[in-house]
Amino acid sequence: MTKAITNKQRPGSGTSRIQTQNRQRIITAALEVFSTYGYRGSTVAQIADSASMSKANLLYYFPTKKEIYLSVLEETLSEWLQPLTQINPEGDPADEIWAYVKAKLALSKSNPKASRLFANEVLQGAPMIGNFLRTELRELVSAKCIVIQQWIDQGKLTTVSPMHLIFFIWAATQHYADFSAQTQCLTDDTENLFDDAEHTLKTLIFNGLVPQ
Amino acid sequence: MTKAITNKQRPGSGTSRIQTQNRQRIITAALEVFSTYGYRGSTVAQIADSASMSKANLLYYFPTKKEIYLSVLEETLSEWLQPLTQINPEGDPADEIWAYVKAKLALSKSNPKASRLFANEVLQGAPMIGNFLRTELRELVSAKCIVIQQWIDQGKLTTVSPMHLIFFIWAATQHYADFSAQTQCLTDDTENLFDDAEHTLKTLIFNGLVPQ
Amino acid sequence: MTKAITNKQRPGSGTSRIQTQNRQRIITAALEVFSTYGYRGSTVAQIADSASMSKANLLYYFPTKKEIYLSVLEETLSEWLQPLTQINPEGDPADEIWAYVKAKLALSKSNPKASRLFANEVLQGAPMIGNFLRTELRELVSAKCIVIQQWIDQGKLTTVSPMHLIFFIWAATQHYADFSAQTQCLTDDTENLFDDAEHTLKTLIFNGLVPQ
Amino acid sequence: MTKAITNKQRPGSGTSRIQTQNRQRIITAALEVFSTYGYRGSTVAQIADSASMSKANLLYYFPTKKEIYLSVLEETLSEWLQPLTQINPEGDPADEIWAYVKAKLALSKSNPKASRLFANEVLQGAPMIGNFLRTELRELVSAKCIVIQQWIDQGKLTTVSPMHLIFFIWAATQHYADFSAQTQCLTDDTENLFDDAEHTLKTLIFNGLVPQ
DNA sequence: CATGAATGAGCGTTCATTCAT
DNA sequence: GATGAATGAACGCTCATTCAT
Repeated sequence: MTKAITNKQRPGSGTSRIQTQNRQRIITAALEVFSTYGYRGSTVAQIADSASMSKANLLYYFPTKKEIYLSVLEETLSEWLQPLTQINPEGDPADEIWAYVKAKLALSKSNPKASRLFANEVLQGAPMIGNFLRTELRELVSAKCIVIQQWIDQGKLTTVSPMHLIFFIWAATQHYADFSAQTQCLTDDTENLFDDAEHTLKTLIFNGLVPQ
Repeated sequence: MTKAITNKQRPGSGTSRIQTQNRQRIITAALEVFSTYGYRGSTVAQIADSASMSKANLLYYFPTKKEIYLSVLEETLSEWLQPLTQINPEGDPADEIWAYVKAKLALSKSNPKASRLFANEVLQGAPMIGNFLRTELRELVSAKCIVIQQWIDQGKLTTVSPMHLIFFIWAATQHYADFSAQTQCLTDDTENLFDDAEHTLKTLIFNGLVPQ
Repeated sequence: MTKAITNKQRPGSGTSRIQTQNRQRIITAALEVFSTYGYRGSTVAQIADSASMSKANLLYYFPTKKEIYLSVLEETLSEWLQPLTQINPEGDPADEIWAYVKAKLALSKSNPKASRLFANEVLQGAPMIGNFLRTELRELVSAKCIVIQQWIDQGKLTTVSPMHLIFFIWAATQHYADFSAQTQCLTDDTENLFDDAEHTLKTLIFNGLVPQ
Repeated sequence: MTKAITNKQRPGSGTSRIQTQNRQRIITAALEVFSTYGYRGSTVAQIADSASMSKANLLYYFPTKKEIYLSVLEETLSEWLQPLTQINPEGDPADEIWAYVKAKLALSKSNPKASRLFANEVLQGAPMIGNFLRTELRELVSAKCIVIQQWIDQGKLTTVSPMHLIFFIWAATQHYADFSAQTQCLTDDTENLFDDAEHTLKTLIFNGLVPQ
């Protein structure tokens, strides 16, 4: 009310060693928690606990729960999208796509929490990254769809919808991160889970299911 | 079926018409809410509002939030798994599998909330249906894996891991329900979304991506 | 975020007996607390305690601290301004003004908390009622200033600024409510405080301080 | 003087120039903040910001919020009461009293924050300066009341209660500082506000309202 | 059956104060 | 002297649940 009351007491813009450390500690803990419970289902206390830090101290670094969430999303997004940017229009189509699938699978294995973080966000309607999806991601994906379409036009790939091909790859690879609770319950050989998945994916995508 | 979840007797005698009606109204509202926000992110008040009912009355029918959640899960699970049970060992393998894919895609289109409900639950570690996954679902899936393996052994299908084939189909079809917030942002032709998806899926699964 | 989450569970618009009672109980307690500590210095817990009610129940009747505050202000304002509206242009000027002074003094005695509530609000910059002051109060006061000016023009009152005369009366009468902590410390005869004040005020206003 | 408030020794030896400077900086900032929001409504962070100083450093000079508050009160009180001490028993009664009124009005104009500081404190029951009011201020006021009473006894002033005359002067003059938020809203000619007030006050106090 | 009223526990956030450097 | 970092206690408010009618 009335004029704004200026009383924020936050870390300065200079980034000291301890500050960078703690911010990273928080981001890591927050990824852990948010990826499991989603934004609304997570509590600041959980994150603070997970970071072995008091709530008050955590909020000294990030003023609100929302800011933590956005920071985690931002931190994770670039890593998560990196493989897509790597698709090389000059490369061999099959090689490029297969490299993409493998990279996404590897990411699902190495950083499943990042996948779950986005899964939760998108599942709940993408309230925070909706705008990003509509602008930056859309541009990136569109560009790659054009590349794929050119490959198809050159007869190097079977005629499919490039967009749905991408959806398809996302779904198939991220599934192992997002729904690992389920795959773990249904699979015996969890040791070789990702290898088996990779092998099966290769067959399906490149050979199809029915012997020719 | 799927009794592993609530372990409750269906109310036998003493279940009036209005009771059944109201329980259904609650289940519907709860599916709406839980599928969007997940268990912890949803509130009883939201569900009560969505069911045009007072919180107190809602809790007369289901004593706790957890009970509502479990009931929705149970109610929805059987519908969601039904297509899988329909795979006919006596049928033509390609036809059977394609019928399954189509049925799952149709369900994703007609009842995306059910898909999101499970997605949320599993994404968050399947805290409630973990036991169900480990027992009933596992049995069902194992049985179908055996069928598929037989088809492979008979040379009617390319050699793939049946389990991963199923994961693959789940991922590819449910993706359009679970992540519709994203697909909507990236697609122009949302009208024909599911038709395009179906067509692309068919090509990929049965022809593969590279022209032979 | 995203679409508004509707989950308010508030008393209906129908005003039951218990509801009216409790609202009144809260308003009374809130006047007590706000008049002493001001808006920012008061806590919901204090008000709840003062109303012998749990915080949660209090917030069942008034959704926010601000709403309570505004309700108390509104409830109190009309009573507080009532004497001013009573000044009768047709009456005898001295009688009318003296009646006003007496009424304000009586109100200071009977309801000092109301006076302190406004005093705190205005002292802190009138963040909530600033708009009211600039519009409704200004109109009311302007109208009365015109009346007083006419009396002056008719030679029935000494030439003074009507506006400042009103400020003067407000100050002198409300002082006994607003600063009673001080007057109590400095006065022995607190019994006859208001009578003495009235007598002195009458002399000062109508006779002046220096014997003629 | 006014030692009843903090009961602290002025730092003797060991008080560097920078210390004194910073203490003053803090006092100034604290007056700014406390006078607007009152004790409980003000925060240490606000004061630190206003003093362009870190909270920790501020609390190096004054160990607690309460100490700051008491120091501001003490610092300000003497200035605020100074005019009253100036009333000269040997002078002409009307002149002396009018000089007092003018001095108080001038102070209201030049240092309204001091007035608001006390207003907030007294309004909230004088929790900190209650003792001072009951002892030192009471003595000072009593002495002046005796003087005024003598003037009355000598027939130099109309018979009024000296104490209430003083209250009256306090109220009328401090009103323009304490409730400036209101006077600003109701007055057009804010330029000449204090001149108009002074003129009206002079008329009222010395001539009375009704033409003789 | 149905609901308005009530609450303890917990939520995200702020605050006065302390500590280490 | 000065400050960034840290925290327990409390704040305004929400939530799942209970109670009385």
